[in-house]
Amino acid sequence: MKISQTLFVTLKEEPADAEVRSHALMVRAGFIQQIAAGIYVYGPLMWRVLRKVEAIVRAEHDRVGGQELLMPALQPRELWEESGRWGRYVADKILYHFQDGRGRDVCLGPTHEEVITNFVKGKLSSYKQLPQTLYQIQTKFRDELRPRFGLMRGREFIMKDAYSFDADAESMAASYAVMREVYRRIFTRCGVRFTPVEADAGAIGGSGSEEFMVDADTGEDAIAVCRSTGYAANTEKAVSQIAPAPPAPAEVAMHREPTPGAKTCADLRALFPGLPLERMLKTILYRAVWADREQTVAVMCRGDREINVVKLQNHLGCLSVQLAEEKAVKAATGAEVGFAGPLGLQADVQLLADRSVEGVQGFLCGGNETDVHVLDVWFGRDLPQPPTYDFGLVQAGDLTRDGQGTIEITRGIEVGHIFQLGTKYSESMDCRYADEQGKLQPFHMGCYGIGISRTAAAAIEQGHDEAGMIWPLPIAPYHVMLIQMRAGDEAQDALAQELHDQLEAAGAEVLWDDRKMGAGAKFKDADLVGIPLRVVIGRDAGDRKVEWKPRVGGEVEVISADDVLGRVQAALAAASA
RNA sequence: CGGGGUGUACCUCAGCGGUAGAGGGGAAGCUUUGGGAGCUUCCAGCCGCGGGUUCGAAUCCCGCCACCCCGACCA
Repeated sequence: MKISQTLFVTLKEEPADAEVRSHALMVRAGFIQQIAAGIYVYGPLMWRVLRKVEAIVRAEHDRVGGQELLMPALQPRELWEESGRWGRYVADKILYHFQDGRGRDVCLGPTHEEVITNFVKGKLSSYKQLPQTLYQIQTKFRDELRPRFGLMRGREFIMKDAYSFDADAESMAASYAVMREVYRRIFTRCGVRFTPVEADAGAIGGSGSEEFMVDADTGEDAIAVCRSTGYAANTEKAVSQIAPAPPAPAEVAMHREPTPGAKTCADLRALFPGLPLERMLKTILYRAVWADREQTVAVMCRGDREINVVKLQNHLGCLSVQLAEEKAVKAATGAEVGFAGPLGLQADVQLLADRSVEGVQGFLCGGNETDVHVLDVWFGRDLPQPPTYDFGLVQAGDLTRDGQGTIEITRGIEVGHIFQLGTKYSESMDCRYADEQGKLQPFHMGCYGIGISRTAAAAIEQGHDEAGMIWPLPIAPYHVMLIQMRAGDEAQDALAQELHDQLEAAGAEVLWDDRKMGAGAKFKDADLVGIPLRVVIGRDAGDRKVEWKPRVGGEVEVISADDVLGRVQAALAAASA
């Protein structure tokens, strides 16, 4: 393809609003254009990348018998009431929903469990048809509270979602294992470095769940990993062994002390230098919302630890948990924020504790009175220890749960997420098959998502340098950048045309820079767009000599034009191996 | 949803009471031709929207909207 005949427009200047490199580079290179917050046009080059990712995704799903279909983006409320998710998604403000011309509630699909379940109902009716996996690649809509980082978190984005249907839990686990392998193959083929991690199932629900994270410091997700044991989990889900409670001090009666302005553990450390953080118990107030009620929940936690809201929400089984507002804190404690404690909370507040408080005695906690904390408090003596659960957030340096290794926190971009749903949707939506005895049984389902557009962005986040993008060959918009130094030069025109035709005939995709521009500009554009293989046709064209100049690595080599095809084919073969 | 910031040409921005600007970009011409080349001419703007103050508003005031950032939140 000749650049002179394509919509190829690059920008010299950085877009002011791009925070991450992938976003800035894609805008500069004309790959994307923002239309509104989190909503983008994918330009021709970007679309080629997306189609390549899609092709890999399709090939790997088809390889294990996946069947592609296409479901509607526009969906009726009734379907979402059947699964019981309308309320939660509306409460989370993530659902685009509105009334159509006749006053019917509809939404733009953020995910498709409801539609797929409805679709297979009555079609998959016998155990003889199982297992089956269906998938689609389609635009998803989510009204993210804060879209950001270009394609990383959009409100409209391209996703592959797959759904498996099995007879029982064991078979579901087998289907899940197959998909886990499919995912590994997909991301490996895309040429990105990634880490599979244990994950929280969140709003989707179900039992087992793993995420596929592209390793990148700019990723939004924090991951707990252990090099020695291989443990890897999203910090939302991760469990660890925490340092034991410090020894109890000599037992003295609890006493209230003035602590003016001391609202944080750091403030209190300054006030009581002899008291270790581990003997300060914070009490944090949350507002938990269920479909039919709300409650203030107080959670105690050791001073050196943090609460993991996801674990708390899962324990409570509620729709959402957020930090209580100042007003609610005052109502529950009778004090300003920063002085909450377990003693003397309002009766309607549920008191829970993270397991980090277990064994802590003679501790400090909030006094439920502004500028007052209580010291030398003992569980058992001064108050019963609240029920404890694991609500803790893992921290770097924690031991793994088995004690065999140390946890590090790294970051990643979530590009895939797989779930064992179990019978959650098939039960609620009454989607069943007949087993060998002719008895109706709910399907055991799995669901599997890949952010297609996010994967492309993540590849850039991982592959770029000062000058621009560096695409992995399998998902690059073109394989070869053919840079012709002087358009109009007879020898160069002829050789470029010849190489272009030869390479294309051999199945290589060639972007031919035939523009009448300065050399510098062409090289800058080539660096920016990041097509991995590059051939420069310049002054030696008359002697059938060209330069072999890959986007990264390797020295520039002057080679015979007759060797170009071989080089390109070797690179393509190596990339698909 | 809280806090902060920004809206001026297709892009990046300057101008901050007195005739709408620069650079990039695009068009034309001449020169140039291996890492964003030079000169000349031209193109391009309801200064986010609405109200107010003023002889006069891009500029000051009020309201709204959009976008960005931090937080909250999030498959």
